[in-house]
Amino acid sequence: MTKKYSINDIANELNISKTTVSFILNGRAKEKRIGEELVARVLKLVKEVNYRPNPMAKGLRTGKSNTIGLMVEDISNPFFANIARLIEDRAYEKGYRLLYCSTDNKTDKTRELIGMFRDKHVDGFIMAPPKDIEDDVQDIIKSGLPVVMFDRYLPQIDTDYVVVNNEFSTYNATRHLLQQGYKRIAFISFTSEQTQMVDRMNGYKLAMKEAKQKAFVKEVDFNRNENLIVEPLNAYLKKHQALEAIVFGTDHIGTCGLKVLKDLGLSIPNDVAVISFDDYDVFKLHTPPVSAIAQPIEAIAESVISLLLKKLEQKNSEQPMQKIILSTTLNLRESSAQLKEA
Amino acid sequence: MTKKYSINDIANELNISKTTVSFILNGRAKEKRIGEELVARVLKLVKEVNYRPNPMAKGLRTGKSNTIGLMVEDISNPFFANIARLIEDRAYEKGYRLLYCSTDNKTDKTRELIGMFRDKHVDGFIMAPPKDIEDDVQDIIKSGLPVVMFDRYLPQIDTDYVVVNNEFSTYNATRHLLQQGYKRIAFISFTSEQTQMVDRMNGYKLAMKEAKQKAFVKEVDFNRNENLIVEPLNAYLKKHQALEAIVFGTDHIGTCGLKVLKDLGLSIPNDVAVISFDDYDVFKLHTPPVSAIAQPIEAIAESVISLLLKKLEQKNSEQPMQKIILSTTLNLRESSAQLKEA
DNA sequence: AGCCTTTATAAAATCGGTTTAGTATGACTA
DNA sequence: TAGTCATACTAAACCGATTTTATAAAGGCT
Repeated sequence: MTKKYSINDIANELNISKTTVSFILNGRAKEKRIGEELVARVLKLVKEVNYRPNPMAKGLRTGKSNTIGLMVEDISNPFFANIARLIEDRAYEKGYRLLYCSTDNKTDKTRELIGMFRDKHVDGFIMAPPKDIEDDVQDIIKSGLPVVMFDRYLPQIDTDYVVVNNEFSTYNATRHLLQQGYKRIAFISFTSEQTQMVDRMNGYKLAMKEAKQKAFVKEVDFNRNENLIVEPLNAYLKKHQALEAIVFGTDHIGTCGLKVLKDLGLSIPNDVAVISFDDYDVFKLHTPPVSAIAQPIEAIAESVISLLLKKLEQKNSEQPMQKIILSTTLNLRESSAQLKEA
Repeated sequence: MTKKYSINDIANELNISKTTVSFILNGRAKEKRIGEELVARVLKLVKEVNYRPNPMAKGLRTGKSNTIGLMVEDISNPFFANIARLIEDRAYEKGYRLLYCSTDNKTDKTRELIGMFRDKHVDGFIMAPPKDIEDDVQDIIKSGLPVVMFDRYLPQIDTDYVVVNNEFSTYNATRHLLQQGYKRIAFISFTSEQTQMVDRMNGYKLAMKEAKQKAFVKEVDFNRNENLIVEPLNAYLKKHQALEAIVFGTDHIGTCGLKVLKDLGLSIPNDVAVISFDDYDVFKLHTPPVSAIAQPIEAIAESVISLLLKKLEQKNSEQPMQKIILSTTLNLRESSAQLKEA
């Protein structure tokens, strides 16, 4: 472990100017008409001593950090964790590092985090934005930094985003339940004004309206403490014993819901049928297996990072914003099987 | 959104030197005997224009980045995602950002990532190290950067780490199964030479040896493609139909195992009892609920970040390395209920 | 009065790069 | 033969902070 080489060390060792070294290392040798022989000598030494430019010095001069800020709602949520992982892989390939953080969907926290990321001079943002953050995002965009949103978007902001067809997804799931013979169907979700949540609720309502059925909507406030989710759910389900089916708005509330159903001794789908948004192991392995609306996680991550990289790589050329809407898959399992006539 | 202020702007606006501003902002006003009135004026302007020092310039000069490198095996794994989240919260509180990455347990990839982190001048490392990375870690430590490991450690390296009592945990779980009347108990895990995995296997073997029972060990190579885990498991279980119980070495192999058992139509615990390492929703919600060895995730994260922050904050004073071993909890559920005599 | 301190602040060097503006040399042109 | 141009580099400025070194002014002492 010899001490670190700087560009000056390289230049001195070869008795040339650091300017030349810099040009060579930045692929501007041709443009600057630097002799091939010299280029070779520099490259050789650089490799030999494993010289790596100091990113801070570079960043200070160029204003670029080769870092992407990834703001998710909660990195411990499997949906976000999986997306983060896929984005990470692609970003690393392209030489970008990820600075990440969990916003908890809190506007103030997000605002502060945006400030920190800007301080750190991230080159671009990927975010699942909380509400009321429009102005801050607008500022970022105005200052020339690309922003790609996912999972949800801000209708008042014109930017790139990648979401799924939430409304159709719950519409479709609800219709499926209706076709299976269920009538008293509830939609249970977290309280939220965000696009993805509003859309999911609307899809449900649309299907119920079409079928001329009364809508049963229950919204629960999100909380890190699971008990504060389970309890109101429990109370609600006890009070509405006549419910025949439930559509859950997210994997998390779905998981909590399953716990409650288990506690209440309700059998699925005989007592109550279930479909949840998001699909993962808990639902597949559940007895009976739970029908779920699967988001195309790989495609979402791929689209998000592609959009951002495109913006980063051709910063000058005015590229139009893109809004990408991907389709979900309704994975039907036993939990939404045909209603047995009483 | 006015343009960014630099320390020079502040200095010029007040007609003072930027040196003075720097001293004031770094709390060295007293030491440098700077007048209280001037301090107040500087602070006022700083607050007014919301001046924030450029971390790159600061980092370039000081060599510190206020960034912690977090290297986990796979951020999409719930165990690591949860720990990452808890660490993140505490690090942010203290003004540190997190640069993170997934190593996939690959030595080469990890080596490269360490290089990237060092380039970025992270102030410290938190890692779940893969095998054969001893030399690289030793280099980090020699260069004066603190390293805290968790989940596993490298016996040849003297550093801080936080792990759980793996050996006792599986020993205890296996003994429980033995006490419940099971005899032909298998230990199924991922192929690994890492301490945590070796210890888990040893705990199982110890219990079986004590009970004078033959050990059944099956190791599967890890793969991101789940099918490549499920298939060999399936084959193994078909071949060893006489098994009465299984201890799974990790949540992931446990989850895959449950899928296989389901596919094979084996009922739990009648056909085969199950206990898995790690505890999370899949196991709690499973029918029947699956017994699991729960790791104290909060305590692990808390210990890890505390150790690191302590090292970061008192870098000069030689602090001894600390090895922290936390206890797991064996959550007994139906899946390991008393063996019914045939 | 002259010299030494102390006080309060500022100038300049530095970190390690990138970028702008030159410069020395030889070939070619008028 | 002097001027222009291309070639192959380099010196110096710059990014925005921290840190070392310097200095003007005031006070104390003999």
